[in-house]
Amino acid sequence: MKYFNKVLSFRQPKSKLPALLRPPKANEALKNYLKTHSATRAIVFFRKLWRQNPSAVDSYSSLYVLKVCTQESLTVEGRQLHAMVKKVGFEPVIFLQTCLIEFYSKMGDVDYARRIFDEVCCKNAICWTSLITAYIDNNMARKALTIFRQMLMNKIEPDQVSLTVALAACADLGALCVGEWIHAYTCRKYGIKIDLCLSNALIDMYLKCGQIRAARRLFCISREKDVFTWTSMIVGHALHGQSVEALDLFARMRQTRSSVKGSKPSVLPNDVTFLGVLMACSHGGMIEEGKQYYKSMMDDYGLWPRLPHLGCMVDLFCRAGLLEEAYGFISGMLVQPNALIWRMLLGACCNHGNIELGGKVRLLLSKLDPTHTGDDVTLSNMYAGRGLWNEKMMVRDSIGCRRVPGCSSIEVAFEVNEFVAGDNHHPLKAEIYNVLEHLMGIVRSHSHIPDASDINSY
DNA sequence: TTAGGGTTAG
Repeated sequence: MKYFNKVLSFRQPKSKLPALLRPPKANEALKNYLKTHSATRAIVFFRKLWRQNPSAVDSYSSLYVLKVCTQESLTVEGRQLHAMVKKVGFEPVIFLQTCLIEFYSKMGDVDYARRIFDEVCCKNAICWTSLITAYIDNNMARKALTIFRQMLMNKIEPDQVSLTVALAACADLGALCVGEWIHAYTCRKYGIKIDLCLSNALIDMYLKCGQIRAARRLFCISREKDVFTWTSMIVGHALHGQSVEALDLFARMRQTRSSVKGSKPSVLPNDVTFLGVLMACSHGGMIEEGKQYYKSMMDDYGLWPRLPHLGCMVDLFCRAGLLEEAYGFISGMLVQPNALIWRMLLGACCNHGNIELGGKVRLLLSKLDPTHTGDDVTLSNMYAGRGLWNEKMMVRDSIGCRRVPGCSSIEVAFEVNEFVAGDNHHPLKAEIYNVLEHLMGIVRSHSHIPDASDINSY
């Protein structure tokens, strides 16, 4: 606690605190302070409250400050506050515990978030949802789904929010079966209202799992659509090579109007929407349309292109074989192009047999990303395409021992009962591991790629 | 007076 005082004592608020301010008045004062001052000053205010009169601080005020620490990524201050919460005995307050799970997750310490979760006595749906979100935010979608299963096994009924985050995990993993199960659950379970977020999550899950028709069906029956709904569907069509459908949807989005006659569009596209539009143009070979949308994005909507938009434009030129135009576009970019952008052009040079430009781009890439041997392989393939075998061998030799051996992996999916999946001691689990071991034996022997017949013959 | 949610190139 000494450290808490020491670190935060370098800035003192100029205003004097009323003597012996107690909750809830102290909390009102803190909330007002949070609205009108910076996060750091609000924390200093909180500390002064606590130092002047410890009874002025309660779990409510601690929660307000912890939320600020989470929002502003104030790692040190958040940890100090956690220490204070422990010291004054607020730790068992579930609201604080839930917020601490989110805080540690945002700091990237998902293990500590899990520790907090384990300490919660009576875990409710919100608490479980926070842990599931923590794993998703830290790129551990598989773990997130495991927690979701455990939540069900612990007889905690999921609500709209827990189902929405579980769907995000399904979308990340391409776990269609679980996603469909959640969809069925939302329809049959009394009390679950499919709100806008849940509906959007369902559409996104179906799109990420390659079920574009199912996604479009849901999109069509959604009464309420916001920019997320439209954007998800536009991006989905674009990624599936359905450029006409994506652009048609974008045109319809721009025509959305509220019930007031002559009003402005009710849903405005954002920069992600334009990413979908530009992807649709590049995948559909629509050069002129792509250029127009790119211009409209800035002129009509005031949206400044980010690197992904610029990448889409480069992709648009490269796919059409307009290599010099792509080179000119990259060279004129106000944002520093990264290796991925240049690599896109290198790949196009290889596809279109432009060795001269390819060599120039390779030289630029060797300075940006010297360890990437794949660029040398692309260059050597370009030489091979022209029958320049000596040059090819020279480039291949220059790679030498820098080459990292390739590897590949396969995923074997089993459809098992939810309760078997979540129970590590279930007898069927051992049987599944035996089948997996059998399949791995086939992989190791290099005899053939295992398929369903190998499982049937086991 | 307090806690949890959705869209992004190659």
